[in-house]
Amino acid sequence: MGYGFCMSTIDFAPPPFVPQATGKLRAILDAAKRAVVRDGLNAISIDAIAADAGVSRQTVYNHLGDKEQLVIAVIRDVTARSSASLMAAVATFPDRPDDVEAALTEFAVRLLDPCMCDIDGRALRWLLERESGRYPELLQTWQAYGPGQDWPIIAGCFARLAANGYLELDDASVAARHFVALISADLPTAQGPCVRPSREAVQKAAATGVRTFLRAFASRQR
Amino acid sequence: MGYGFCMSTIDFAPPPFVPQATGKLRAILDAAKRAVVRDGLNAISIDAIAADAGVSRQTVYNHLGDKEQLVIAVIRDVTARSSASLMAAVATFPDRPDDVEAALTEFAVRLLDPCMCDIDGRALRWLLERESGRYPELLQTWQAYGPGQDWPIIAGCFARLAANGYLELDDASVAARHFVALISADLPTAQGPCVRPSREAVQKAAATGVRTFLRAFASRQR
DNA sequence: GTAAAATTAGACAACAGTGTCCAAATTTTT
DNA sequence: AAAAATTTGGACACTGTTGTCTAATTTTAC
Repeated sequence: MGYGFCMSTIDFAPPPFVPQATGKLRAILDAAKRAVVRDGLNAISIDAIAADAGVSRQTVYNHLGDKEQLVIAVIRDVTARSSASLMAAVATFPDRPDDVEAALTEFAVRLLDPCMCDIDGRALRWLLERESGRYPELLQTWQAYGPGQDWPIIAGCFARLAANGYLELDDASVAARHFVALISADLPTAQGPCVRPSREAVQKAAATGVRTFLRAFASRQR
Repeated sequence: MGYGFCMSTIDFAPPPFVPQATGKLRAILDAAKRAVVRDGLNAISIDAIAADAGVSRQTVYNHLGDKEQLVIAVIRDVTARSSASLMAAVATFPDRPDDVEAALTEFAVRLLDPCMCDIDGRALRWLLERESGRYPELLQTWQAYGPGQDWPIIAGCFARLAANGYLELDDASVAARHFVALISADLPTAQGPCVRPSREAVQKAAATGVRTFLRAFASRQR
């Protein structure tokens, strides 16, 4: 089956090449992130980012040097932070829950709310969908260090739950993708990635998605 | 239940306010569409669009008058064409199939391949996700004439299939959303919206998604 | 074939953004 | 308190884009 990995082998250390930015640099990266999510990689303006960050334009050039390097820094920052929050959520995957539906719903909320809905997750998804063709750096970073690595891990979680008798799965990686697709299906996306869904909306989407997921994959012997 | 509509009542006429563009205008709109999908609404250049359309810049201004109006024209065009192709696919929803799984898989392919994957569908999804906040015209047009209207229709299709005894549904609109989410889940999106998935990939994604869908919703008495 | 309409190429001013330089001001460190 | 590092604001040349205008050319309609 290929999913027989152990949770404790996961390396939770953040990717080494992304120093935790603080101070002005942090403000610049956050502002740049907002700008990218709002306007796209091609339409961002250094002036606007500097103004949004409450910093002079020269400071941006001092820290990042170049628009290209600014973009790369944003990509790395978003990837690292998003991966870290995803790892944190995955670490809470239920092992032997009393109530599978409740446990999976809570896990879905933990996955959706801080990971898919926060600024980093939205920015990353946006970037991957839109810019992976133009910035090879992006896809490379994602595959090497980011949540791209985490998908097999999520699949492993479901395989474990199946091995414990809670689920009946043919293919754990399909189940993992369908799980995420189902809990995301009911999130209101029409408002655009700039608007964070409410907690209630997330809760409802998770519950509805998990119910369908379990209709498909719950073990019948329980 | 509220889904008791009849197929023959659907108005297949295209929205009245979008004349079928031909000739140079068609070329301009197509080029603009490609540019928007590739670069975003903020980053498009009239010069580049004109060059891509094989047309002089002045002709763009003659036809559309303004960048703002160009964007609005693209939105209307994309919405109308996407809605038309979605309607055409929905009209082929299976009624009393011998093999539900095969019939739904074929329908899923018809839904995915021309509707979600063609340039209009991708452009529309892209626009909705990204620009609905800034261009109220977009959300308005979508809700009034576009595929936004079609969701209840798809839900009605599933309700009918359930009424015919093929499915067991609590909520047909949830089932419709989950159906689309599942058949879309396995499409390779990491390549970005500029790359159209291969026919085989679409076929595989549809089959996998439908299998899970039927695990959840297939009637057990058949 | 001729008149009308559409299209083209090119020039043009106005504007916005980039990236650099520098001197003054501010903050941090010693 | 002095020294060092960082930040600021403004000026600058440069580039690319917009939208307008013109005269010449091509296409279409009669």
